[in-house]
Amino acid sequence: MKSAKISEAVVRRLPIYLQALNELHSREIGTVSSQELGQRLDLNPAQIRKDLAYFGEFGRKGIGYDVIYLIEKIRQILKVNQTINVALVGAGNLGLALCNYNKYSKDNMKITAVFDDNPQKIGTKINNLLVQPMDELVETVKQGEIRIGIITVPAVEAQNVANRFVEAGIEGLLNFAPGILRVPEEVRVQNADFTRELLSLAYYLNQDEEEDEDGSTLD
Amino acid sequence: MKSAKISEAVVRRLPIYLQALNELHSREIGTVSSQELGQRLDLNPAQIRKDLAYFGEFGRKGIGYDVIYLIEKIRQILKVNQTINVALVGAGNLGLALCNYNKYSKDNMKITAVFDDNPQKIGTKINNLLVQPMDELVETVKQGEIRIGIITVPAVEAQNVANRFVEAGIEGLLNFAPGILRVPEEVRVQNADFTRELLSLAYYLNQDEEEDEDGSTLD
DNA sequence: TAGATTGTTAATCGATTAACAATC
DNA sequence: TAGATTGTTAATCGATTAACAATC
Repeated sequence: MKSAKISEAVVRRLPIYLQALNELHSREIGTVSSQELGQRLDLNPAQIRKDLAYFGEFGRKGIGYDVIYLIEKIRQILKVNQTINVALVGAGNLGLALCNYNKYSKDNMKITAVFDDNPQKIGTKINNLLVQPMDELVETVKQGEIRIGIITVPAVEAQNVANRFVEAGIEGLLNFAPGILRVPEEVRVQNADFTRELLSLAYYLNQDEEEDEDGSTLD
Repeated sequence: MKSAKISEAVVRRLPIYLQALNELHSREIGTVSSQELGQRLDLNPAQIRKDLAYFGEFGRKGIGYDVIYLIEKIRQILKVNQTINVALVGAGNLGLALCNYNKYSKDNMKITAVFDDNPQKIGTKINNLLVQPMDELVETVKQGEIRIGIITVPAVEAQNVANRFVEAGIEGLLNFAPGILRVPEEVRVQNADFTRELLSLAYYLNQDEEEDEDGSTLD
């Protein structure tokens, strides 16, 4: 079992379910139906049930899903029930923000190493983590069982950093720099380039008052 | 024309095309075919042609697309050929990072106002921008013709900030806080919650060496 | 028992890709 | 003219949604 390939769309929804469930849990709600969850997330209940069913039977007919149990199951599926070590390259403002966030995170992904190529930054501390020079990346990643790399350097340096990570045997990369990263296909790259988000957001802005001969534009 | 509803998938790809074209332009490449572009972006050439064809006929048969012309056209489609004013709430590290990025951005989205509720931060300057108190948000957004809001506050405050923006008549929101934002449907919300990205990245990690009775796991 | 809700199959819908006439 | 490549239609593929038997 678990053999069928799970689509990316499904995987992208799992963290959303997890967030919603965590919130329900914090409000001491013990059980939730796919309908309630769907309402809250603007998703079709059938879709939620189907997504979950790819991984097992987690609900009870006539009742719904036990919140705590489902949280645990999704955490297993996403592999965040175990500790996952993460390295960050680029100790700028963005890097700092991520490190800080990390401190409060309730899941088990931990930034355990930070790198930068700026001599001014090397040796300084961010949340008890020493900023290390790039030279030490490969060694540290291997030794520290670091499986995910976060790239928060300027666009021109991103590919170089990615190459180092690949050399170190990284399994996944979260890339905040604009542009395409070229990596071997066994390395998963997730893009978090907010300029893209901002540009597509602009598309949905109301059309500016251009000379619009007749008023009947949209449906 | 331009009446057919464009799918979100298409809109999400336009910024990617734009990035690639900008890079081609910086390398002084004047013409590109859908095939070349597709290779570079790991996309099907037919898809690229079809995406562009929703908006007009931008290419030349037998030749390809003029890079400069296509950049201009996509910028028009995304409405980033005009200046778009943006407000940011949350002058933390993440907010700082975005303001800094803004400085170097080549497209016409400009952060023109920054807000925070921390008295320590109010009145300080970020890149020549005064950090304003939240009280002034509605007024400033209206007066300053600000159309997009960026939210970089902790999760618990995000909805409140969103409400203020809606009150001020914002058209789009880029939300970096985890969780779902409730807004009227005419306001577009784009999520940039990196915790989601990180969680889905974890899904694609190699399965840990769990007791795996028989070796034959994946196909 | 009656009502609720799951897991799952079948139907629908939409997005991607292939194919090709038009044409540079 | 021959080769390349667009714009677009038709075919394919995959994802979402509806429907319902099973069952709590």
